Amino acid sequence: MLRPTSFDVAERAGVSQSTVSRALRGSPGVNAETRARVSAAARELGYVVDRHASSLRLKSSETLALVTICRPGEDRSAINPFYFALLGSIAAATSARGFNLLVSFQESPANFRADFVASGLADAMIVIGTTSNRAAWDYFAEAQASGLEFVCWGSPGDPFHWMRSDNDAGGRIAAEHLVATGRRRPAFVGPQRSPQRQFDERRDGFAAALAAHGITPAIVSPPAGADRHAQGVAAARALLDAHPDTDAIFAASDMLALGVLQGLKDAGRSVPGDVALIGFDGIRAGTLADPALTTLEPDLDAAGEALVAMALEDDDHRLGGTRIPVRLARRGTA
Amino acid sequence: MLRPTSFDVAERAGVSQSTVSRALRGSPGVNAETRARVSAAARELGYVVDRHASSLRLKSSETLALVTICRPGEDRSAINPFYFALLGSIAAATSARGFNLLVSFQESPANFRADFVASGLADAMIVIGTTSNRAAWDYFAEAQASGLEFVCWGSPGDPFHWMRSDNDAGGRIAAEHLVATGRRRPAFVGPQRSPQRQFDERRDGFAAALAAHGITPAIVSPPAGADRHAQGVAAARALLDAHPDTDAIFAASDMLALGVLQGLKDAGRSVPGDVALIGFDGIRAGTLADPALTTLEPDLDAAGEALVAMALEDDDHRLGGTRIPVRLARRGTA
DNA sequence: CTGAAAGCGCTTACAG
DNA sequence: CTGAAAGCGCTTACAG
Repeated sequence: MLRPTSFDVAERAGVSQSTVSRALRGSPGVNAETRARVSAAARELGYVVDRHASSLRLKSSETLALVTICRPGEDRSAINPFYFALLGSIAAATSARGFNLLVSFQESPANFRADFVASGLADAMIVIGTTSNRAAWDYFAEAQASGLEFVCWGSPGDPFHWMRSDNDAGGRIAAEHLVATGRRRPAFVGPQRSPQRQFDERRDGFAAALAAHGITPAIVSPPAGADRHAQGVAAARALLDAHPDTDAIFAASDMLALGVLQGLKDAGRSVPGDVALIGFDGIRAGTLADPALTTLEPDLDAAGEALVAMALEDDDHRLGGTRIPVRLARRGTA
Repeated sequence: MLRPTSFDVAERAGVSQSTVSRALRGSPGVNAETRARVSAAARELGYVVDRHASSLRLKSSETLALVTICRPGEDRSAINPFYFALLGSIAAATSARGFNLLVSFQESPANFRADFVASGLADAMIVIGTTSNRAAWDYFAEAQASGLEFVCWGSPGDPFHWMRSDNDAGGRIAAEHLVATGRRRPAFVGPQRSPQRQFDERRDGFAAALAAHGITPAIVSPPAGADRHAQGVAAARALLDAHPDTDAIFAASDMLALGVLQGLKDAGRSVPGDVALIGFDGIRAGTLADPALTTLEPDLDAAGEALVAMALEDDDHRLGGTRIPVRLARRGTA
């Protein structure tokens, strides 16, 4: 027998197929002795409920779909590690609910897909990943306009239901920490007016807190570059050219910050001696840098949990706009 | 109408439901004009084939399950980035076949699961992740013994169908490079007789190539530690105590190597000036280290493709034991 | 507490 | 080339 069915279990246990189904689902009103006999028969046969039949009947697949948008042409191993970490925390929150997780990396029209819920494969969908892939987000905007629901991380655009870090608070914390440690000529490095509004939020929180101290930060938008790290290297150079006396940098993300760190070293500046540096995201690679990167770390467990809760249990998206708390992970660079 | 079915499409197109199914599946022998009418009706209704009904009927789900074993109690963001990168390449190979990917991170008996194929959810299963979680691998060994098939990365134990890097060649390449660049007192840092035989293979290739030059490397097994990085820091210390004149280190993995790099710096050794260092895996964080880590880099695309091919298309596992080629990524440390 | 039966939405052999 | 019908393996309302 290739794959036993509930009829096979029924025969072995000497009951009807409907009783097998009830017993195995834990339905109330099944005699304890009967239930035990059915369980034993199922175990002996190596029977596992067919999820397709079950899902078809129940009209629910207990599965969450997670789409990660990649940069076009990007090597999969070059995906920003923040998204891998977020994927991990989403997986944990999904598994805690007994749900399965369907994962899809998408980068070009050839593999854009938003029909996981429409096909019944998943009960809800989450979209994360780079906002730099305009074609992908246009595709998902259109999908949403045509009635396909999903929830996303960050703020890739206006029509979406999103959730993101408390970026404003993060910017303020960075500012206060730098001022408290004696820095007076701080700069912000990050994309300006990016569709990913997170970056502007971080800058604005930073600038607002500095303003209370009578300080105006230099603002540097990273030049175009292959990835955030390369952009950071170039941004450090540009910043030091324009403001050689900079004594502190708040970078809009860790990958950017790690590039800035490299650029500072290349320029002969010591960190944190000459220049203090703070990133944002809390990626693992930051702890391996030399010195280890001081950063604003969102509570990733909370992020995964909140995203999954919003996707799966929050039909009217009341959780929309929830701010995930961030904390200063003080390490070597500031 | 909540979710349209093929009957709704049939009504709109003025054909029978069976014709809708044939037209949409691209079955031969459907009138071109009919097919076009059906497609139009489906589009207008936003109809998408129900995958559960389809899979139930076809007895195939076009889905691959990927299990990643984690260290017990490990934060998801602390998972060795090599496995995230491998996950990415497996996702690419899966998606290239038009298959879905079901992802499951497992760490403790509470969430061990190997029944993805048995429940019909997936057509095949791949297992990757740390070999340090003995309970998990015992669980999967038992699953395999009871008839659940899967394919894994590395060599977590004997009963498994596996695929791994050409570790022996990698060890030899490391040795030849170090000798060619003038190093004469090399050491190997890595777990000895680990269930993950990869490590011993790397060491043996390394030692064999050195032997041809009349050199015997020092061998250091990293002390127990929270993770590979911490183990690397401690191993560097232990190695320098026992062999202060060491001028080159080949570490069994990049995370270990990054710890060793930290340990060397802590001890005041310059890299690569005093000590050259080579890792294994090609993780992204290595490129961010200072100096950037020289490493043996497996061809990840080939690894993902071969694993997926073996899981999905190689029923008798003739691909078992395939060696994924590695190349020396020469960066700053050697 | 248990069984017979309907039905979830498809695919395809069979008939025409 | 197209339609009517069986059947994939479940879950549960209905009857007893």
